[in-house]
Amino acid sequence: MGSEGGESRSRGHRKKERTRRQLLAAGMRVLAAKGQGLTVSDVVAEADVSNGTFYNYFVDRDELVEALAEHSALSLAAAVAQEQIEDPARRFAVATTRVLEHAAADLTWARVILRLVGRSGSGVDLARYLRENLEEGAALGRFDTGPDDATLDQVAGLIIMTIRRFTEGNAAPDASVQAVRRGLRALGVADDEATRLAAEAAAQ
Amino acid sequence: MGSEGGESRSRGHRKKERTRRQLLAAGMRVLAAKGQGLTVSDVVAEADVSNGTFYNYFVDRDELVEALAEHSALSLAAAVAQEQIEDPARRFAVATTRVLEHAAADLTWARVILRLVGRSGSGVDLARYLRENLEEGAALGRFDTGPDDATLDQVAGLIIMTIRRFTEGNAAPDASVQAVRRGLRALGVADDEATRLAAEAAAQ
DNA sequence: CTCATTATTGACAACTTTCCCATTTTCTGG
DNA sequence: CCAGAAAATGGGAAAGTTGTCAATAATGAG
Repeated sequence: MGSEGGESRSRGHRKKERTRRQLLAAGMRVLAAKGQGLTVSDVVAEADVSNGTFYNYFVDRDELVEALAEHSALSLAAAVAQEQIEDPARRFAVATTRVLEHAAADLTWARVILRLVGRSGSGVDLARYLRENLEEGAALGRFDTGPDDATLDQVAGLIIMTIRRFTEGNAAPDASVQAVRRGLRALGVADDEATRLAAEAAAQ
Repeated sequence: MGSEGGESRSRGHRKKERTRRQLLAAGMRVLAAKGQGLTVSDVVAEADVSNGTFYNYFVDRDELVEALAEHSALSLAAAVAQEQIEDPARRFAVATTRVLEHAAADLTWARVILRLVGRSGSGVDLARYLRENLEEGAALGRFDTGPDDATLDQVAGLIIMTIRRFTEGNAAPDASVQAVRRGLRALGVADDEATRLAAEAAAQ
């Protein structure tokens, strides 16, 4: 997760971390083709390595899926970070809108994210961006609540459940906007401003 | 899922649904003994039916686990319903507290509930209790918001994420109380009253 | 070139899930 | 109440997956 392979060649002969990239790339292709029902057999065939090799890089099948989801979620977060949005409330609105729209557009991705919830140890980095955002918003007095566990849970839970609604096919047309508005409200942003920010973020 | 055996004898005599009960009962015993790592082989051996028979009743292993979790969650909900608590706000506080305390005390159960989130079609009946409660609270003017999707998601999400914190072992000692307080606040209950109700429910 | 280290392999055992067919159960019309 | 048809169920073998392991190959430092 956190430790990318950069320093691993400190002494040993780890040139073959290329295999990991092969597996991830193959995993991406198989996931696109077969959805959440991908098998290790598929991936190793696509990556042209043997079965046992897979388990040198991932403890089990789910860890690959998790890595793929995390990669794609992080690039989403990075894209928002690059926009240099000053106001934490607006940044929250934009980032959340992006995530929800991405989920709505790619249900396979949405299902993978949901499975991450039921998996131990994962999702840590995903919540990090949210937490940082809340910290900054609280520091600037933009939100009326600190980044305590309960606030984080409330907002993250709302996002998760909205994504779930997409996968179940029973999301209202304005589900994303409503969720963003609710999220802002939970953080202490006034109702009219929350409504405005949510609408703006959706309009981009 | 939703259709328990009740109406099946309305017309036809489906007596062989007894096998399903055998499997569920066996599943319950195996789950208690081996935790989430139960295998279909274990269950069919315990239920004394053959391997293939299992798949006449459940599409896969997870569906059995899901059915077991749902059953136990519903009995929790039914227990609260029997207490005839008048005030919807107080009923919400008690029910939510029960669920969270149960999750904290039985991490295997908690993990299974979390896995339900990532599974399609599940959790419908669980959300029903919550929805009914919110409907009544809104009708009585006890909550300031109707039982719309976003409200439901916000509250359900908070509960889910709090359960997740238990399984991850990083829940604050007062996580349950805080979650209940937050839930009530999200429904429009005033802060001081939410705090009081949450504390009362925890004290029982 | 040699050798310790590390990656890769393929076989395997344990499971899961599918398949097909014999039996049993349910339904229907005399 | 009774055939006999239609549908559901049970059984067990076959097919497919997962994760492990001992053996083998590849790699790069010295």
